[in-house]
Amino acid sequence: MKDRFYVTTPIYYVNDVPHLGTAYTTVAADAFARQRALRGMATRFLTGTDEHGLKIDRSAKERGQSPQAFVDEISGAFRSAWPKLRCQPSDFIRTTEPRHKKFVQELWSKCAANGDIYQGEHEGWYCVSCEQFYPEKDLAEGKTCPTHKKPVEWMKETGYFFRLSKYQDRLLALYEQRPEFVQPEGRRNEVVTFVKEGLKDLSISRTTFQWGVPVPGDDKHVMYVWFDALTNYLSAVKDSEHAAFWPPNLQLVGKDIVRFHAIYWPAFLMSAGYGDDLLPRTVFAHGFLTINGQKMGKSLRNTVEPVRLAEYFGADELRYFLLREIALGQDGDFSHKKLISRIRSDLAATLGNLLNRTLPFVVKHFDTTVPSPDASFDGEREAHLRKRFAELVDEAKTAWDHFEPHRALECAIALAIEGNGYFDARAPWVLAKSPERKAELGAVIYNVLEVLRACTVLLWPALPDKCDALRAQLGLAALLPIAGVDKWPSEWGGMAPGAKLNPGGPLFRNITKDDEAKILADFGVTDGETKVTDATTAKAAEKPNAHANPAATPAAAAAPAPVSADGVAIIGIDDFTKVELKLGEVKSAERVPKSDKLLKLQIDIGEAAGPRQILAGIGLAYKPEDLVGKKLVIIANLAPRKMMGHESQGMVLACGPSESLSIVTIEKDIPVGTRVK
RNA sequence: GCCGGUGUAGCUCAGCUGGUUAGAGCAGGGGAAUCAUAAUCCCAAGGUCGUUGGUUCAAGUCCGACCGCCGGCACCA
Repeated sequence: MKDRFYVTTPIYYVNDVPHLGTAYTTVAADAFARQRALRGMATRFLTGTDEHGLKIDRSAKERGQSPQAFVDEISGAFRSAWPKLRCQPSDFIRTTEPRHKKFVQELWSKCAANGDIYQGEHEGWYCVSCEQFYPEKDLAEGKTCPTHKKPVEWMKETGYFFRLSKYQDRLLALYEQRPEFVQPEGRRNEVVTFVKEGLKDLSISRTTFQWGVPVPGDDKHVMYVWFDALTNYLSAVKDSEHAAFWPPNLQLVGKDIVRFHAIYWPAFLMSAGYGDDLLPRTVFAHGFLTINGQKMGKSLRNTVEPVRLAEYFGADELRYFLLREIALGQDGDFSHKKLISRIRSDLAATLGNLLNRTLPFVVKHFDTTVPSPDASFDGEREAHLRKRFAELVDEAKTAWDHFEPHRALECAIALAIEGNGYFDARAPWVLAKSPERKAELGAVIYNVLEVLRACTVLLWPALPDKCDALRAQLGLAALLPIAGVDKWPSEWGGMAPGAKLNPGGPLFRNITKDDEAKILADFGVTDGETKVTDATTAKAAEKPNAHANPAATPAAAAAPAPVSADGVAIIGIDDFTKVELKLGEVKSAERVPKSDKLLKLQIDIGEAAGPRQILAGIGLAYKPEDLVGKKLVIIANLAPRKMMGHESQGMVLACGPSESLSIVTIEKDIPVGTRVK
């Protein structure tokens, strides 16, 4: 197992084209695959597309296409995008492929055979037009569908449920025994907390649409997205000649979908009979990207369309930036300025220049061949260089092992900086003036070439083409990982004296200040800020991973247990009179800190004890100062309740969507404290 | 409100199990060099290590409280 490495990205939901967020995940996965391959591991890198669900079905219809034609097109856009970023997945799986569907059904049957799938009733608010259930909080004004504005109905539907609750203890044991299972640590803690709070069974089928994998033996139902989608990691290898790659060593996911990968996914596998040693090794959650400091809304995404960036700046340059600038697992910011700065200082000035200043000596004094090393010229400088070489090569390796590409790449550039320092200290241009010192010159140049050689390996996971181009100039073959052969530089002295070099042009474009201004203008960036006309709409958090089906947000996917909820029951007058509604007047109002909606109101309802403190979630529609003096209707006999640390002694009546709701008031002047009935 | 994280030079961040003058990169300042895409190298400067108590011979590093920011959960009756 140690010699194999299987890395996955989420499969991307085809309701959107590839953007920088998906590119980030894919590039990172590709870099890990390349790095492990260089170390001699047999590697497998899987990505693909998630193609089922109501939303796809509907999008296809809107475009007058069959769902299959629609997903073929978008999936193709993903498949063709990755090579443009020099990503080389070893497989690309689509959930609409027979190999996948067959496998999901098998997995389902195994879970069912183990008694973990049962039929139950799923009920909730249902929009006939959408053919979809909505959680209560997503409903628009007056219990209507958020898209159609038509009244929703309380519906019951028979569906299948997965006995997630059964796996709570086993999951907790897994997190306990294998702390590396969810990373970074912060995410792990969140997962553990979530599971400890109790797991509800999961609704895993739908009859409201057909575009999905049919439930075995009951094809009125299709599987709900997460059961279908998560299984891709398994179906891509299990029944193939690559079965030995199971389980995945690294599953890269965005932080928004950790829960599905760290809780539901292992539970499905456990249910299907997979032992702990056959569960994924590590689910690693990376952070989100902002664009020039702003959340990645759709309009912002367009300005950083990854293929365009790659074509403009170079795929390798973009990859390097994403991996070097941002700590995997932390949120990061993409900005054109920072990208340019990285290219300029790390790549062109440090690495490119080291090559560029070395080659003329090789050409002029050594007939464009590698000069001979000569230990007799070794001094303090050389000792230092060797020491740093060994340290940095080792640190870089460790960093990759710890899922820290940014540190690994920092080490690689640090080695190039050491090379430049050594170059200056030994001043080959001075040595070159004395013909009798030619052997010493050769020894110095050899050492520099050796540093460059090591750099091409250390940087290859991020910069495959550039490193191969650099190697070509050094007269070295392009790197070709071979299983069982560790090519990570461990030994000093890989350059062969006498070998021919092939000096070429500069590897990296030098971006001057003038160029920079022009580039920023091309991309519509001013003062480091992308122009956004609709910055407020961009506020809606966009997720870098398209995997999360909007219809499968945590609230929806963690469906209510199949027990009855409150429907719209008929009540008698006596039930109504239990509710004491009173007219009140707002005496003062203030926002509750850290809450968007909650206002703390002091409301006079004619009680001798003075005004009541009541909290109301109306802060989006009303400013506190506008409420003072207003009369409104409250429920006076509601049990007091604490919200966000403040006690509420009643409830304010209001209706409408939260941004524009209206409080319930009266139209004649009636004294406060009067009962409303 | 509960839980977790975090707050270190202008910016982005390192600082492991507490121990000499708190580090790096970038930006800015000075200098050297001139092999190289005006790229490189060196030097100096720059920090009350969020605030405040405490433990200790010794704390950025441990403990308490508070403040700020971020995240998860809950809540929005």
